[in-house]
Amino acid sequence: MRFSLLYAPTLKESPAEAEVVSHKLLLRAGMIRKVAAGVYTFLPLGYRVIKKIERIIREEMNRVDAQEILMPVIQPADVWRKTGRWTQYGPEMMRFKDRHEREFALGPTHEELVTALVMDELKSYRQLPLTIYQIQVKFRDEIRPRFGLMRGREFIMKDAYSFNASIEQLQKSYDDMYGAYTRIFKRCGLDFRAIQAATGLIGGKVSQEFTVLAESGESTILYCDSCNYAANDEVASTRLPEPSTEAIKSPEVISTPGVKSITEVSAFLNVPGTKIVKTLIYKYGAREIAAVLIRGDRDVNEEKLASLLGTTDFHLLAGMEWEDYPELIQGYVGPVGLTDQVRLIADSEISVMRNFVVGANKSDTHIINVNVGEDFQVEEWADVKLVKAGDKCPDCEGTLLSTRGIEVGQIFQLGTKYSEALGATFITEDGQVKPYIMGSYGIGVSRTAASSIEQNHDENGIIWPISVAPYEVSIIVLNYDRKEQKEMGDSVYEGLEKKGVEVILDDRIESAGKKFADSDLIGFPLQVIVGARTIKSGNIEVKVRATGDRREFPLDQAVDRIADLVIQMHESLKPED
RNA sequence: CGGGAUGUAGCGCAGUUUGGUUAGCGCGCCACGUUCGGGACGUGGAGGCCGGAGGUUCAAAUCCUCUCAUCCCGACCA
Repeated sequence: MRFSLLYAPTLKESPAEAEVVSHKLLLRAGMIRKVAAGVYTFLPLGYRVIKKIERIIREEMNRVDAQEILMPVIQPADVWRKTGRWTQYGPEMMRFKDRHEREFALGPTHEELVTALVMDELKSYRQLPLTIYQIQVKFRDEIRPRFGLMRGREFIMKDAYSFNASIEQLQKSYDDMYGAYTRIFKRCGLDFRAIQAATGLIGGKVSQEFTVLAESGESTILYCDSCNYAANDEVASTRLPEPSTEAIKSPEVISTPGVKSITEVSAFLNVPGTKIVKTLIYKYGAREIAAVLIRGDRDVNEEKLASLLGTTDFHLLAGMEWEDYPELIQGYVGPVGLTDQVRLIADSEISVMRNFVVGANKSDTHIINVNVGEDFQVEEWADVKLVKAGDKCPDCEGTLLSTRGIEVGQIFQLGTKYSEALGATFITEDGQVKPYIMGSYGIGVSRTAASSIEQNHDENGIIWPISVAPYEVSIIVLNYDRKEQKEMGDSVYEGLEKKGVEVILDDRIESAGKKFADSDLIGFPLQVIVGARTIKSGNIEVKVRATGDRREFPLDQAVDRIADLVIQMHESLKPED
């Protein structure tokens, strides 16, 4: 491709709307343009990157015998009603009616549709397992799209679904996907980790996220400093401290006028937060109330609480709502003598504490030296705490550290949630009728492109790994209007094209600086420079974008050497088998 | 949806507080000339319903009302 013909409007300054580096650089490098909030057009260079990523995904999916299909963007309400998600999904699902007043949605995901698709044909265990996938546009009407491609409303996603006859078979499909994902992200040149993840609305039990490590990421990841434990903070757990060996003391009621918050209690009674138990009142479902006990210095992890309560419809009791529960005294609620109208949930960590402070369910009063089993009973223990850096690793003696990450893929063992809801069954070897056991596996394709930039850039622009770069080589002819340079540039260009190298020939009549700057900005992995100096020396200069290394090749070998370099760079991204 | 902010040329911005000729600047764009290995220089040009609608006024980018859009922080999420 000749740069003079390429539609790649580069920008010297980044548009004010862009905040994160990937968004800025995608705009500046002429790869995307915004159409509406969270909705973008991919320009030729940007779309080539997307296609590169898609191709890697296809190759790895096909490698584990997943089969590609293409489902529609729009989906009828019907199939969503059967699984209950038509009401569950909320306003994030963009809904509309056709001219006959039939209800549809833009597909935010395709579990329902794909299950409905196969249930008519997959009738026997002999036909299982089956894994199918598609690369399709998804639409989620995000409350707040942001960060360019990182959180768009319309985005490109690869989604795969496995249909299995047994847990063992599901595990195999899941493991295959795990392997494929590992290869995919390795091939894309990303620094990533597979971590334990929350399952959220999709359902299911076992799930892992593939997360690209980057400071601009939206998830917080906790990982162990000595073993390979790594988890999203939504699900991260921690090893409980050793049980306290203090002798049990008798509880004592203490007047604490105006002292409500943990900070105040801690200062007033001169005890650390770790010796206080706070009682948080949550309202959930229609009108049910839960009291959550947690160590004073901790925060509740609302993801964990959601799966415990079985709903995301809950919130801390707030403002006027307190008036509906006169027996609960705001700021002084505690487990001792708590009304049994309230569901009491205790974080597991409370079980190792002794002689702690709690609210007394009476204004301006706390109780000290309280103990579980002595002064109140707990029937429901759970892990509802937000784990943070410095906590102990749940798997070993190590300590957890935290970092930020961008979730680019997630794999789930769904189980039978969708197959049961839709009545999607098969006949087992011994004649029983059973719902498929399913897995679901997603990759955010456009987000993967953005996260690659988050991880690979410098002050001059993007540094694409060669596997996803829009072109592998750019040839910068400094003075294309001079015959010798034009001829030399053309011949290298043609030579490389003949060898199958993806190459851009910068034949524009522009200043040298502009051409270098554009090439750096767009992030072509290799720059071949043809100028007066080249003509004089008979050597062609090649710059490696990532490292800035410059090499010189004699003119007659240039094409071969450059092509070799390209191959070499690809090799370095190959996963080991 | 709550909080904050912004809409002026393709991009980045000034002008709005205190209403007053033809609405400016930088980059980019076009023409010519000079330059020619890291976003060159000179000269000349083109390009604006000042987000939209309504109002106040002799007069509105500037004041008022409504509206639309975009961005940031939060609740939601690949």
